[in-house]
Amino acid sequence: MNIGELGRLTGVSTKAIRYYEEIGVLKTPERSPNGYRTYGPETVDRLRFVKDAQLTGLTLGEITTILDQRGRGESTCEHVIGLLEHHLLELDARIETLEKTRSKLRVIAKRSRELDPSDCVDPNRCQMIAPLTEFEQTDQAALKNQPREHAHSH
Amino acid sequence: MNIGELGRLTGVSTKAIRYYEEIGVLKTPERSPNGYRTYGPETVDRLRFVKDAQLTGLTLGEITTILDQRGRGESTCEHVIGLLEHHLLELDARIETLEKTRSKLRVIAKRSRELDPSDCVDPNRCQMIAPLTEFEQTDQAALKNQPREHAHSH
DNA sequence: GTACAGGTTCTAGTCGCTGGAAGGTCAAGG
DNA sequence: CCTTGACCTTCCAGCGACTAGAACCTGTAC
Repeated sequence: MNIGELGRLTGVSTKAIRYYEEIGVLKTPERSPNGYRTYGPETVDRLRFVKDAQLTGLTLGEITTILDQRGRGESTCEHVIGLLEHHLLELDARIETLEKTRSKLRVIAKRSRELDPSDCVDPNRCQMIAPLTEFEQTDQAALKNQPREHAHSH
Repeated sequence: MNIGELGRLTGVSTKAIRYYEEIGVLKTPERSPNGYRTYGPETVDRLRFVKDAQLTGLTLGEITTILDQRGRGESTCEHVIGLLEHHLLELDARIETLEKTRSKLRVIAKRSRELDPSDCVDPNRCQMIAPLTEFEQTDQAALKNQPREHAHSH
């Protein structure tokens, strides 16, 4: 199977597949005489697993550690349970801060529709966007400690 | 005022300040004879505004467009209202998908504690991480269209 | 031949920074 | 005068998970 078919079967772009190879998520595949990558059907499983694991919040680095351990025939169960629980905690924290941000943003958006544009004069700020004094102090440390979310947007 | 003091007053690192200058969020400052950047007090306002705007979910690019328009004396109100409402919609969508992910992850984590490690044999996957057949089909398009979240962690 | 769909490699960009190297500047203290 | 230390300068690399594009090769159909 060539890279294109593998991509079609798994829903992963060929660019991404080559990238996974580069960072060690996928092993370097055989090449046919013309230099094309050729994959066996087990790679479909592996790639699908990578996708599943990503959807549960694991990073490609973590996924690689799991796959490497399994490849060496070691048990990964404790390791994986640890990762999952860690991600659950992170997810909880993240949702909470996002919800806080949302309620602040709602107040700001509402207030902004009531402001008079002619009051907006400072060239270094916009009156709509200002800290909410009616809200408790923004916990910046919490807001800033959010784990990264990457954009796979098209 | 030098860059260090500006950073202390605003809580923004000197690295970040230089980066903001590079990408046009801050204008190129005056330099004292020794080459140090020197800032007037209005820059404190501007930087604080940048922070506030970031906390409402605006990107540095969007913040720059606001500041540029204001600098040209134009009204930014409609523009900003549009940005804010757009971010509110995004935030809603994001929280929703994160909550879905969380419930799935919870089920997976729970299930993983009941599995027998000796059943885990495939070198290309880990039995704990698998699509949840008991859940509705994962909406990958929705999950993949999440905007980026960056980590400024400590 | 020539179009077209595959494949290959490489570089660069995304976002919002952080870290580090390698050095210049300035004031205080020995 | 020299050193220490805090500050400042520049530039380069890296994070994560890719995507976009250039420039080129391969294979099949017409």
